[in-house]
Amino acid sequence: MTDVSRHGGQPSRPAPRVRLVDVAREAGLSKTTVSAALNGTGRLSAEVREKARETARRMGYRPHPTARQLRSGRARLIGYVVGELADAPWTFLESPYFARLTGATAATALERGYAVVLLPVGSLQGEWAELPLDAVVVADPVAEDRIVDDLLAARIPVFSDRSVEGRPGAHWVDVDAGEAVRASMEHLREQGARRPALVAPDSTTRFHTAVFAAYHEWCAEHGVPERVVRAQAPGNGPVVRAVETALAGGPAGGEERPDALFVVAEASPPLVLDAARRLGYRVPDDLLLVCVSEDTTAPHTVPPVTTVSLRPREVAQAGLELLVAVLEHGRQEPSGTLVPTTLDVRASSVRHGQTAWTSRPPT
Amino acid sequence: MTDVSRHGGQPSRPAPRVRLVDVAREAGLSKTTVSAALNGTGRLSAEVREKARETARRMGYRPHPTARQLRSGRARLIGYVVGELADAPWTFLESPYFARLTGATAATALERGYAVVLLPVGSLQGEWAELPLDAVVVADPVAEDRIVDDLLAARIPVFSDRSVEGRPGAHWVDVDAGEAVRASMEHLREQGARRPALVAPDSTTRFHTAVFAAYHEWCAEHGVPERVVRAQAPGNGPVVRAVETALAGGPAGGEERPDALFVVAEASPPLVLDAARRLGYRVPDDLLLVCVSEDTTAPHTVPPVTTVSLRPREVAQAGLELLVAVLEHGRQEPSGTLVPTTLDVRASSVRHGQTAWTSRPPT
DNA sequence: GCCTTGTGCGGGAACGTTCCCGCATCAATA
DNA sequence: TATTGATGCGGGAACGTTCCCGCACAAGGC
Repeated sequence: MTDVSRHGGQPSRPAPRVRLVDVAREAGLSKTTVSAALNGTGRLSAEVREKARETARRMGYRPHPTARQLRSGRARLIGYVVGELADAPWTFLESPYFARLTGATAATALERGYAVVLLPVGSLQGEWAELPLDAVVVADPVAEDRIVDDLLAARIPVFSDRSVEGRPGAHWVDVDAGEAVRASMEHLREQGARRPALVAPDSTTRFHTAVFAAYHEWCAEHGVPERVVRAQAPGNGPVVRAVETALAGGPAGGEERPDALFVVAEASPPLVLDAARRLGYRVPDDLLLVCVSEDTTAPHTVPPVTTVSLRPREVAQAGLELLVAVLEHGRQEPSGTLVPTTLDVRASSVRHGQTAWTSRPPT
Repeated sequence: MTDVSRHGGQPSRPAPRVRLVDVAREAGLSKTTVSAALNGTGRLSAEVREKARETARRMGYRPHPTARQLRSGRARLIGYVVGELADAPWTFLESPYFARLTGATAATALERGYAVVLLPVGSLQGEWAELPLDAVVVADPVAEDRIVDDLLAARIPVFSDRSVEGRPGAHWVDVDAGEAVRASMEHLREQGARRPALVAPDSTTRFHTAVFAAYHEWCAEHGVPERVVRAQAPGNGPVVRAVETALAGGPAGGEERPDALFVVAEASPPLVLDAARRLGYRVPDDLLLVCVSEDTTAPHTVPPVTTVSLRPREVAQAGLELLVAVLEHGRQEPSGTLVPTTLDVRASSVRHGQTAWTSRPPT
């Protein structure tokens, strides 16, 4: 048997979509009336409204989203790009921070009636030109990327970090990087650290430049020599190597080894802990450890690792609040919000005899 | 000064979008001609075509995506839902497997000209009803969820795992769970394991039911008693507790302890290793360990952990190939593909004296 | 009984694009 | 010089919805 021979010889055509006019004709009403009935607008008698609704329900009517969009002018669709890790696109989802940021952005957006579409970095106009985007969220753009410029040129509102401050059409939400560094360094100093080292990625993100600046400033203020090692690439391998470099001591191995480590580059906490052990450190006795990380393993290691949370959920929520305000109420100012970070102190950064505390109450 | 007093007293209205007719009028042509010129269609003289293009470029014309969609009938937009972890929505992104699957889906889709929009589980029709979705990818649906039914009822093509096999409008790509289990168990047996235990999540996903079934069958075939511990919830905490339960021995503590562990529930490899150590096991001497995991920490632990990769990238690619075939060429069969898994053997599952190998050549 | 006000519903334009035609123009052929 | 055919371009409908209006009718005030 051939495939045209079933169902009366027709190859089962798609069965046309049921439109508003179809419902109207069936109910003996006009499309205007049915539209008003379904949308709850207009001046209609209760009977007609119910009649229209019942008919629509019975016929399985579903409004055509695209036609709606064309009328209303807005698609309730927002793009989402993360600018960091541009050379290895999409790996950002493997970072716990961006995974949370992405999930929280999508969730918050949906609550507000917007859908989130995932886009690649690299400012490939071709990708998003076809999409009816009401706005684009650009998470942590790198200095070299032209994506923000391209979007603004296309008159698409941009929501990003503080690096876009002051540009018309661009709005920002950012994490308080300076405060995060100062709080962490202060905590380490209080716990007795005298030679704190910093491991951070070699990145042009505003967050990371702010981290370097704040660390530099803090060291200068406290007369502490800077010990900075930049991870040459993202991922556990390169970051662990950077940690090993930082913990090995000075370039010639002659300097005193650090007694505290502040890891801003994302790495798995247990792996950082292992690296310290391999180099002969006991944590926290010989080395106080603080990681900027959203990794869920941090509380489960031995000892548990103190972390700084960048609050991706709150960043996403603040960003979307701003987005909704701008898009729906035409607000232009204030264009920025600063989200505070959280220091979750655990055993890895607490000298013996001290007791761990956290900046938010345990739930 | 008030904010109405700048730029000539006008509050700087949005500046209307430049449309096709605007370009046509400016160029002294018709919209039909300009449209044909820009799309490379129709019969036009070289001069007119260039004139239209130049004018469009000069005026910064950008076609209205929604209007295009309305004409063409398709939005080139596909929804993406992951059904597992439905009670804690969006946490799926924190799982390395789903993070990779999501990224690969988005990337492959974009290459094929489709954009991916992130959707929540729970089959809340309200969320996606407003969206012009050409299709929806439902990753690992749980048995209880009605999302697949709802989508099919709305005549939206569904791409999911094998659990949707045979349903009209639904297509599937799946991972070869049975083969993954058999290969892992066989590997453990070859390395001397006699009392292999299984830790897997308490989930109704097709993948996990297939894992339980294959393990059950393998044990029966080889006359090995089953040792199964189900993790009561996702996340490192519950899974590590399940690992501890499995390694502690029988319910009364009277049985012999396992000599091999097959962890299918997603957990951080270093944490699993730590748990084994805490219970007095040396890996691989006392315990052979294999984890089903895409976690990037696995090669960096001491010893490195043998993993089974479920090949999220390949699953995503196969799925999108199928999607494009169905959507663009109207193909209906074959509706399914099975993607093989990979066993990356590392030191954690190799007895001393043996040398590690991997099922794909090192790159 | 006339003018006003309010109610209930429908006609038709508009959103911006694509695409089917049809109308010119012009060269080639009878 | 008429007929054909190809070429170059434009008019207008269509996609499916929302929303501005206008019309018919009823009720109320003078």
